[in-house]
Amino acid sequence: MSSSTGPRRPTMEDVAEVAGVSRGTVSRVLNGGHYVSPDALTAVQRAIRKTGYVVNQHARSLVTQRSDSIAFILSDPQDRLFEDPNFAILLKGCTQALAERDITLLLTVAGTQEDRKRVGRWVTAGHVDGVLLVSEHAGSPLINELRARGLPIVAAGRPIGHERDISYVAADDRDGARQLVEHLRSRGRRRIAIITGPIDTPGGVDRLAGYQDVLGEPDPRLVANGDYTQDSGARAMEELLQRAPDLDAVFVCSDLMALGAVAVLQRAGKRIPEDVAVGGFDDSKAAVSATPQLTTIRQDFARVSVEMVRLLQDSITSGGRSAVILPTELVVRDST
Amino acid sequence: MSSSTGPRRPTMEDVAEVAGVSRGTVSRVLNGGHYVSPDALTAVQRAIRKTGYVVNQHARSLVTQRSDSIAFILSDPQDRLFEDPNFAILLKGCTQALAERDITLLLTVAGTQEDRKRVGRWVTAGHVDGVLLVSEHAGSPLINELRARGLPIVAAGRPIGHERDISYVAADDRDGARQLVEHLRSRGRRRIAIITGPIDTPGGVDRLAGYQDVLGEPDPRLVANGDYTQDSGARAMEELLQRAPDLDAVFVCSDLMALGAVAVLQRAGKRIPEDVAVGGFDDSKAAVSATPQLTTIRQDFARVSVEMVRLLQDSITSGGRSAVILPTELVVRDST
DNA sequence: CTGAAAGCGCTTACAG
DNA sequence: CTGAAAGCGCTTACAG
Repeated sequence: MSSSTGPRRPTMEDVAEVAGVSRGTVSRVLNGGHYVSPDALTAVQRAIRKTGYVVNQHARSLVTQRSDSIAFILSDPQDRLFEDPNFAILLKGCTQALAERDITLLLTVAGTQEDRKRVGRWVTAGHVDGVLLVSEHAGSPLINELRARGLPIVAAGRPIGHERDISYVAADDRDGARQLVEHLRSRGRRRIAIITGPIDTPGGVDRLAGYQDVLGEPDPRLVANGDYTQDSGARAMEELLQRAPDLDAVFVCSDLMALGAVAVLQRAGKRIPEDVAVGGFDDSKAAVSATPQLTTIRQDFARVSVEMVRLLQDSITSGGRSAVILPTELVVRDST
Repeated sequence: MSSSTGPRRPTMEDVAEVAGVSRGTVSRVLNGGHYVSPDALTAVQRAIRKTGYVVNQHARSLVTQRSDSIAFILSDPQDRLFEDPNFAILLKGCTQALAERDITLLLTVAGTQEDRKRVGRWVTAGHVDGVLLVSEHAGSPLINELRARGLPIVAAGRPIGHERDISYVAADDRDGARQLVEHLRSRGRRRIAIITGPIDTPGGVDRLAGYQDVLGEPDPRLVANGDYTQDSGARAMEELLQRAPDLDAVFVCSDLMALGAVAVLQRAGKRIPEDVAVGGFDDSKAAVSATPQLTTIRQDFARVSVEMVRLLQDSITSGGRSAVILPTELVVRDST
């Protein structure tokens, strides 16, 4: 579009003229070829090739009220996207699942409040038929704005405060946490600390809840917060060691944070798992590349993306809302 | 858009009626408020708020022939995006530079041939005003298709075979390579190997050319190819050690590959830099996190993104074409 | 099976 | 400063 170079781009009118038919017939060929005679079909196809015609999506969308595009909105400081391998898997899965339906996935990063505003405007202006929301924090205004427009939305992870309003696909964080902590107990650990995710995310809240399901109200000295980055895991571990030097296990709510925690423990001269057992969450590459390899909880992100796309399609075509909770699985390795 | 829920979304007609003015006046308010009386202005603004009006982008674009969106097309197997920190910096810089102009940046990943086709259709259907092309390999059909449509394009890195056709911003790869290899020589190294990038990318070709500028036609045993991943760097290093066990330096054409090479050298009992000096390229985080820290070539990716956005704007508004080559800089650390 | 026509929701000269 | 009107390029009943 635009650009000052080149001649005017061909329209359906041009194709119709070349093919010797009406605009309506060209349109029918473009939209499945129903109710078109074989002669007209080939004439139009030839004319399309000859003129180099490509549909004008704006004109089409104006009448169909659809755009055949989906937004993947990442509400997070952009760096996270690149540090966290889960996002990559999610994005890839969604792209593929949508590509099969010939729908383009557009990734938009909305890290700052201002970004979210701009993206909100952009989305509600009709650019996309639906939105996949990733890493939206509690209280973000984006969800409300999108909902007010009646835009179909599917969230990755439980959308805190909107569980009833919008569809979502989540791993069973709480049960995963339970499994891991029970495993630590079965190994004879008694002073089990936790490094949580951000408390305004479902992974932060629900994994802590799972920990409490098993251990009851925790000793506050055994709880530290991280933000899923490796650095934050290291800082939290330092805190814990200072406050509770007698801890004999730590459940770290993401593998990446666990990497940071492991480094700090080793620097402090703690043997893993002899002195301190370490459990992670995600079963990402980090879990396997770590030394020792991490016991962790597997989430099936490939499946999450497939389900997200399915729910979004449902929501677009029928307005349905639903939640899918996928099971999580304990993977025992050398760190516990 | 779409979705079966909710009432019909308000149009300009609705706003005009509520405000007691004509559609034309509403439009003028929306487009800068010129030639509008103060009374009309406030009436319209109030009516917009009351109705919750948001412009229909398709209708607007249909008449303006602009979309106010830009595509960032990553023509690469998707994983690269996440493994290579340069992409992250580039993406972030472009997003910011465009946000300042209130333009949304859409990231599209086109890893497979089929993806590229779909994206080609999508782009040429008018969804965006211009394209930032990243990591396009030589011979890819995407460039030709976009050019045929007269779409403004700016490439990151020299677009092999299209240097005259499309704008691009590149670091001075060749000179950077020259600097690094000269530095290795100045350290007394005589058997200097190279691990190149893919030979269908400018970084692959031009850095090798810089190496040859300094050393002349190389001993083929001293040349191995990688694909910018860490693994490929390791594999290439193994090859080199086998073919030329007497090498005393290696210029690795990306820091990430250098990480792989360093690991292999250390496993082989080589001391760095005493036995083998290692030079990287990019000055990424990897260079600093490595042990020993890498001597490398700094590319200013932040500046690359700013320049890319500037050139694209030029191209959109005036159809101009140009190339910007940014200087590279030797950063000496402990590995040489 | 096909064409003529209405209409999607905007912007922008053109008169006034 | 403002309104009426043309037109952007499509799709889709509606007749035939």
